[in-house]
Amino acid sequence: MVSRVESAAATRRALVDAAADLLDEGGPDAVTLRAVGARAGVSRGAPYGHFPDKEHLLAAVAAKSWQEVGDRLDELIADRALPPAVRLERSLAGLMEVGRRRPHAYALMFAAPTEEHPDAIAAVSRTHDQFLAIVAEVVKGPDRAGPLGALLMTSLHGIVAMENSGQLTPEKWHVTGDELLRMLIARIA
Amino acid sequence: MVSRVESAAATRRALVDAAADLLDEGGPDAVTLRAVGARAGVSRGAPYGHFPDKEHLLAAVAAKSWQEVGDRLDELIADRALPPAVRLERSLAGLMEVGRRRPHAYALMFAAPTEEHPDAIAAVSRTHDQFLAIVAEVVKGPDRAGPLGALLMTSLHGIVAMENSGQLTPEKWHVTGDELLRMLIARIA
DNA sequence: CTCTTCATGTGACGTTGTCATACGAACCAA
DNA sequence: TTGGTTCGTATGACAACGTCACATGAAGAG
Repeated sequence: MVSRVESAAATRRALVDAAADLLDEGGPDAVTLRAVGARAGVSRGAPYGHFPDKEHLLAAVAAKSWQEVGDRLDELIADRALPPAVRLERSLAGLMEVGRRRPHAYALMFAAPTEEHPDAIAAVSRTHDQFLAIVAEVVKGPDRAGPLGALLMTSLHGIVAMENSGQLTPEKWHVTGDELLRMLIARIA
Repeated sequence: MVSRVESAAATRRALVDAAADLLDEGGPDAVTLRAVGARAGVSRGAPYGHFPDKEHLLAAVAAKSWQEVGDRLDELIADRALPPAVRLERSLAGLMEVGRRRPHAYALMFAAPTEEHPDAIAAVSRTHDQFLAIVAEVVKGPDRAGPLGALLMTSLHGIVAMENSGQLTPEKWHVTGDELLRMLIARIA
């Protein structure tokens, strides 16, 4: 019924899911290898059969999170009835929504892939390429898509990051993150 | 010569400096209470005479880093011969320079002040007020300074953050962080 | 000079990441 | 079926860490 490799793959998936859930629920400090193993139904040492160390497990969580974003972007791209400007707006809003719903996972996604984490790097690169394609449809010049896309992506990330860190308060700046996103699109795109 | 309170204040300063140095040199993992105490010339338990826990020590490091940025902004503001636009440009470039020269400290400055860290919150608030004052001199409408300043600050932070995380590569986006900063000023301010 | 205060030093405890080792079930060859 | 191999998993152990309880010793007050 379940072969050995299937069981191992399922365990690996369960470990990544458990780590992601613990991260969402309790923040980075809650992601303990012992807790991850317990939630995945295995022991504390089991992760070492799938990941060299904790950092690689977290990289797998980041890769999974990026893949989910990429899948949503794929849906946006596949919907040919959508005007390019709407696609761009929804792609930005979608990423912002992830930053608000899963702030810890979002921070992990934008953290530095310090060592060699091919899966995470590939997932990030794919999503960036998708976003660049969406931007390229709005601004007709392909050579302008790169810089404009970078400005949009970095600015959006700054808005979400400062919002999540509590440094973007409406009392101080007289503006909300949503309004900043609208300003960004109006002035940049 | 050295009273007891002076010695205690010096020790506290030495602890914060040691933590900042260790953070700059070896990243967050290098900031151990034992290592901080050793570099400050005291034992591993000494920090608990000045800070309730490690988080408060790191908050003091963040506060000190923000104060240094604020002092540089004060110099910019005091130089009345500087055109407002140049002041704004230099304030943004100065913060970007900190993000590049001290990436770990920069990340700590923009991390969430999770609990009550009055010193850190005050230092952040002061710097934001200074930046808002600089922006207000460029855009004459005081009610526009808030949103515009927020857009500039968040976007700059996004550029620096993605640059430091290695996700803003010129190969992918066909643009550098410096060019993005110039685009930002040209299109926003 | 005595007593108090308080920063500091030290031992100890629980937790964590990680490694070495042992176990056991799934696979393969006969 | 039978025997041996592979490999994911479980467990014991260790060093390092944050933190606490307690001891120490010198500075300041009377």
